[in-house]
Amino acid sequence: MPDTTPPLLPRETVVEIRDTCLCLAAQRAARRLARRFDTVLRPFGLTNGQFSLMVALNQPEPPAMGRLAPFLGMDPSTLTAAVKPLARRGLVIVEPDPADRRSRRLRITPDGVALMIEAAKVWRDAHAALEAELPPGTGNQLRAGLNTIGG
Amino acid sequence: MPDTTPPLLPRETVVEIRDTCLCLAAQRAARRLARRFDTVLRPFGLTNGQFSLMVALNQPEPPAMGRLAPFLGMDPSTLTAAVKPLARRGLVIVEPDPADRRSRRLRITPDGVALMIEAAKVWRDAHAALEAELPPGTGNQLRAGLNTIGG
DNA sequence: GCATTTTGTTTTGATATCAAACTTTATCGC
DNA sequence: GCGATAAAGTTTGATATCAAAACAAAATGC
Repeated sequence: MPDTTPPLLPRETVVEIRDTCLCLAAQRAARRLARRFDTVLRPFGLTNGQFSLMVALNQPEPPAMGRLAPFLGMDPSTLTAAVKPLARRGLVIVEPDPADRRSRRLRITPDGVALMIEAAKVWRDAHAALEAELPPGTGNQLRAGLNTIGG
Repeated sequence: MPDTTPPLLPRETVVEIRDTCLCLAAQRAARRLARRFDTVLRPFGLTNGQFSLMVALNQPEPPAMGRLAPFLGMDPSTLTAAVKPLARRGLVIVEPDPADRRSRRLRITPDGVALMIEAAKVWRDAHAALEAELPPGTGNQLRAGLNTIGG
């Protein structure tokens, strides 16, 4: 009798990808962590990504977009879009660099700082709770591994 | 003289978050890996996420949305949206489960399988190249760490 | 059985993400 | 200086992501 089984990828291939793909594992973990931190930051109206971006702005010299994007591992055009809701709320200000008018610096406002002072407390608790859930040493190992993924 | 310094988060707090936040580290690495695999999969018109989703469909019984979303670590509504471009291209078919008409099963089509056979070859090369760039043992450690991040 | 609750999925509206093409400003070669 | 090239950001169009609300079908309670 003829084979009426629908064609599929070889089972070994499926298992290989499912169990070894670092990209899949990273996306999955990133989604779970994002949801988790989005939840605890929701009272401040911040997403995990907005929180990370705002943290990076706390420098004596407001950093330029071009330096922030690599730090966050994101495309410059993503950063442009990400800034908009924060600027709209008055938490950050985009100002052209007088020394190089192509460049734009992101300055956190006093309102932004005030919000972040409270948000950072919640972050600290949430992060401690997260690490407490992981087997001892896992957090450090995971951090180290993630940081080996270069741009 | 008065303090004209703009207010900022305490430097220790900034460094603490920048250097320890697993969510930030995960988002950053996930973005970099996504771009990398998106690039190699572009000839097939697939993103890394579409590739991972299609891999998961290669089972004798087409899996239901409700089982796929947790596997991918994503919200069910995200999965609904993610399926649309694939269904439009005829790579997958959404079919209601006759035994439970609330449930929808995702079936990969022969066209989808044919595409994935070629894409899997490219994935294998790209993934081997990635692991070769990492210090020995890093890949396994990173995989293990990522998999401890539960839903 | 019928009303209530639960479960599986979709819709809506907002932010997130990238590549490619474009704009503006610096820099380089001469 | 001036023309060509490079660098910094933005826009556009597509997919990705989630929460909240809505929806439909199944299970549960009585």
